[in-house]
Order: sequence, then structure tokens, then C-alpha cells
Amino acid sequence: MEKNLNHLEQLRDHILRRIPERRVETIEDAYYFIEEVGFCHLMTDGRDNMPSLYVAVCGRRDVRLPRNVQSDAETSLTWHLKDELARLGAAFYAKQLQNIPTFIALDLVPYFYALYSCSPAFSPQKFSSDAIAIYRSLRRESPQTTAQLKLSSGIEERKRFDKALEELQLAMQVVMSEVRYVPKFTYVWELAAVRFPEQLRKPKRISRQDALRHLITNYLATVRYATARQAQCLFRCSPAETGRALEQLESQSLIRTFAESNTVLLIADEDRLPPRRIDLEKASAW
DNA sequence: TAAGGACGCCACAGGGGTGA
DNA sequence: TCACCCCTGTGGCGTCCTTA
Repeated sequence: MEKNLNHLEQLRDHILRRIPERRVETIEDAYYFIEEVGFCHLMTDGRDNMPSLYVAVCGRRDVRLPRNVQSDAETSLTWHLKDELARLGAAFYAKQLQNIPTFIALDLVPYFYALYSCSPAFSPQKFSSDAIAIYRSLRRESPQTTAQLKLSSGIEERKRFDKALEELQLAMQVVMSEVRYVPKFTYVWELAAVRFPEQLRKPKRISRQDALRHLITNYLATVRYATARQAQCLFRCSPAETGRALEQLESQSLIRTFAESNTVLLIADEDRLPPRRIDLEKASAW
């Protein structure tokens, strides 16, 4: 098993760009990286078993976020790439996984939307009054800067505003579409349906269970192995839902499972579940 | 009045504390 | 053990305040 895991770690080095020759240096590299992995965290060090743009920028395994993040070249480049990717709309930027800033490749957005979307317009009882106020304000006018949105929604208190915005981001209703540094640092917010109309039109045809199965398949194709608990926590789904998805993947021989003490290990089949491939025709459009 | 310092605004990750 | 909350430190810019 140990030998097998070493082999999988080497595969990960290639896929997650933890080797110098594959490190992300340009906006094109960053776009291709997200297309290859499907979805990734922004600024994590990879210990959470998730692809990370920051790790890909560093191009090595042993990554630790420095204390002085703003004066660090690798961190600055990652932030710059985040700003550019969001501005170009090359990937969906949200706090979708574990409440951590995440980039999602556009082809996977409908699956995330099928799993998490919930609109205040149709389910107002699920949202706080602050979230509904922000959503309505953006329906009247989108996009808006943070300051404009605070004013127009009537929620000036930062803590309340951040919490409400987080609700809407988790429900994939609002996205950050731009970062402005002058005259004042601010984010620009936009309705997700306006920013990504094509991706958010489709999901009604995808069931929640199908979406979860598709996303776990994508996850394991990228990281090659994970524990069942990691897969469950990542997508914030119940053990029963995750269990059903994993059973289906195992019955299709896409993954193999191993039980060790209290841990269930999931390993992607090398032949039946290869890593994602980039759609070069689509990618060249960017 | 000019120069320099202090502070606030922003989002982010990490760490510590707390409660289930 | 885990999830959640709160606080801290971070840079660049504008604004306000203090000092010479």
C-alpha cells in the first residue's frame, strides 16, 4: 500500500503542478491549471488534500504560507492571478468548498449549481433578511462595488454585510467579478446569473445525486486518492448521500475502496478514471 | 502651511478560544 | 474531535490629525 501511495503522490505532483517545470507563472498557466484540476482552492498549502492555485504557483510540495503575505512574491502572484481570472470570467470564483475561496472550471459550474444553488427569489425563508436585501439590490443594479452595495442594501455594518454576502455566495447567487485598487481598494459584486448565464441556465436537468457523483468523480480523478470523510466534508453532503455516490462509482469500477482501522480510503482506477483533459478548442478561445 | 504620522478601508489565512 | 466564531496581521491608498 505504501508503495502504491508513493506512486499516487508522484502522479499528484504532476497534476497539482507541485514540480518546478509545471509551475503556474502566467494567467494562461492558471487558466489551464483550473481546467486540468476542475476546481481548486486559492491560497491553501495543500494539506487539505485539495488542489491549490498557490501551491501550483510555488511549484513544489512543501508549501507554507509566509507570515508577511503581501511582501511574498509567490503570494502576490497568486493574488494577481485571482484578480485576473475573476475579471476575465475564466473561472467561477466563490467560497464553495469548505467555505474557502475556490475556483471552479466553467464546465463544472452547472454541477455545483445543481448541488448548492438556492435563490432568495424562490426560497426566501432560507435566507436572512440581510441576504435578501443585498440580492434585491443587485437585481435592481448589477454590478456594484462593496461600498455601493452596502449603501443600496442599507446594511452598512461590516460583519452583517459580510455574513449576508457569504450566504449568497454559498448559494451561488452572487459572485465577485472584479477587484479595484484605486482610488480605493474594493471588490465588485455581480449576480451569478448575469455573470455566467450559459453555465447557470442548464442545471435544472441535473439531479442533486448526479451532481454529487460527478463532482466526487472529478475530485478523485484529480487528487487520485482521498478518504471517504474528506470527500464528504468537501462537498458538505450527508454521509448517506456521499455513501450512495461512492457505491455507484465503485460499482462502475471507477474507484477502489480500502478500509484501514476507522478510515475508508478511496483510490481512483488508473485506467477507468484518468485525470481531466483540457478541451483545447474551448481553451484556445480564452 | 507643509510635512509626516496615524488610522481606516478592504479580503484573506492562520491561530486561539469555545461549545457541542 | 470537530465546527464555528473572533481576532490579528498584512499592503496600498486616501483621509484626517498632529507637529514643527
